[in-house]
Amino acid sequence: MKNCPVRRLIQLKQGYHHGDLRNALVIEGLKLLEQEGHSDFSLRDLARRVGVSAAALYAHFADKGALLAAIATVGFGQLREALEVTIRDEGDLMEQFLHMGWAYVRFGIERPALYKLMFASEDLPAKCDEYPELEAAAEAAFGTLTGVLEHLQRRGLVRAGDPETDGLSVWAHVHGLTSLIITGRVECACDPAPQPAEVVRSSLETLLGGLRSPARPVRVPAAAP
Amino acid sequence: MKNCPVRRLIQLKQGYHHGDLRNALVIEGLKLLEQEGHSDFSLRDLARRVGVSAAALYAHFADKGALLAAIATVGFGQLREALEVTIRDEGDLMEQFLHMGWAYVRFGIERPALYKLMFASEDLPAKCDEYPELEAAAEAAFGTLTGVLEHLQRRGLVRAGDPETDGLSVWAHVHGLTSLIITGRVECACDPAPQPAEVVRSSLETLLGGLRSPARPVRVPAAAP
DNA sequence: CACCAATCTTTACATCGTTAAGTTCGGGGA
DNA sequence: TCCCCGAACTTAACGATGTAAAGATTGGTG
Repeated sequence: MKNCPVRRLIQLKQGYHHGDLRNALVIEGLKLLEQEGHSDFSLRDLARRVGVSAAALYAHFADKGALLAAIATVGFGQLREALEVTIRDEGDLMEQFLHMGWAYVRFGIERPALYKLMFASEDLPAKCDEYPELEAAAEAAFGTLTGVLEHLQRRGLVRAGDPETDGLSVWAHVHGLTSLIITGRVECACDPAPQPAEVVRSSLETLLGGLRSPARPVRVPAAAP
Repeated sequence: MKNCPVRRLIQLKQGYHHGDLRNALVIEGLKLLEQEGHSDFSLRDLARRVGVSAAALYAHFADKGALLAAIATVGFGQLREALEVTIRDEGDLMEQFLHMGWAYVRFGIERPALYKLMFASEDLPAKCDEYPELEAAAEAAFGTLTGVLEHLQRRGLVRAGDPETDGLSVWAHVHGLTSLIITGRVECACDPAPQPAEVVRSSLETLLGGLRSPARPVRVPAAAP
């Protein structure tokens, strides 16, 4: 009778065992992150909200980093969903591409603390190896982006190139726009006016122009000392 | 005889007054940041290195955020220098553009903790207003990027468009590449092999292709609810 | 020469992440 | 059915952190 869904829904505090603490921590952590921001996110505060002692997390997560990694993992999942929603079977494919790009940026604008966390791994070698689920979720979101790109390639709407390489260009571009906007380097993000949509669309159309033109041979610049 | 450069060079501890604590904190802070990373950067450790009590900083900085903002400000200055170094009077202009882009990404690869700090402002409205020097330094670095772009425009090597708009595309692109690489989302950054140079060059050439093609009219997608 | 304001120190406080040891519970084996 | 073992949780404590308050020390100005 463990992990009973009924008990999980009712969520009545029955003294000791919570029943589904791990999920509760992640879900409440998402809320707390959006409210308090990345730097003011504390385990004790989170535990207080869930109604549990601060040390209880350590039965489910190795440390704070593991909790944040789990939160970032569902963040990437939600990002992937936000991108997939824009996929249609009808209509202008190029327009769909622009809409997906705008959906990506909007995800960051609407949930800046979560987005920053997702791209704020402190020491990359540790995170890459320690949290394979994070890596998988991130690659899945990336795959949605490249998937649409491959679709455009098959229809001949953009040049035929390596989907990984050109997909990286797309990802870097939308991620760069998002990051600049939510860190305040682009002023148009201060209010939710349609201005950022214009900026993003214009920038993505520029990138699309490059994806239309044929690829040129790549020469490596001399390695720096 | 205050702020005497000789005393500043000799740096002998004369009991109480340090002489040039503010600069010493920023300079040593840059080193500490690269060694320890962003999350392990502590004021007490920094004060220990400079040979001063932990509370001494508060005579020069309002809080930790102000210190980090000062560090990020010189970081943007050094980034601008790294970009300007690539400017030449002779040679292929497009090639120079690619070299500057690679210099940008290399800056982030070589000093990831500093670069992350520069683009990690926690709450944008506060930072934008509180630290005008930071804003100015960031815009100066951005201006170097757009300056080269304007040069390309005057020579007719790219389309004639709004330098601010197209400059943002360039900045977003190189920043996105840098960010993805140093957060471990692009695997090629694990070792300092010439691979990232190839990736970056290829991606920037794609963007250049878009900057060559004529701009299309911008239509704003319907605002989401 | 005396004083003032800036600079720096000591001390203290609340909070944080994390560990250690003890408590409570659920469920599988007898 | 009961018992008991391991997982899930608690309380208590530790060291470290950012920061405020109060006092000591200085260099330059009157």
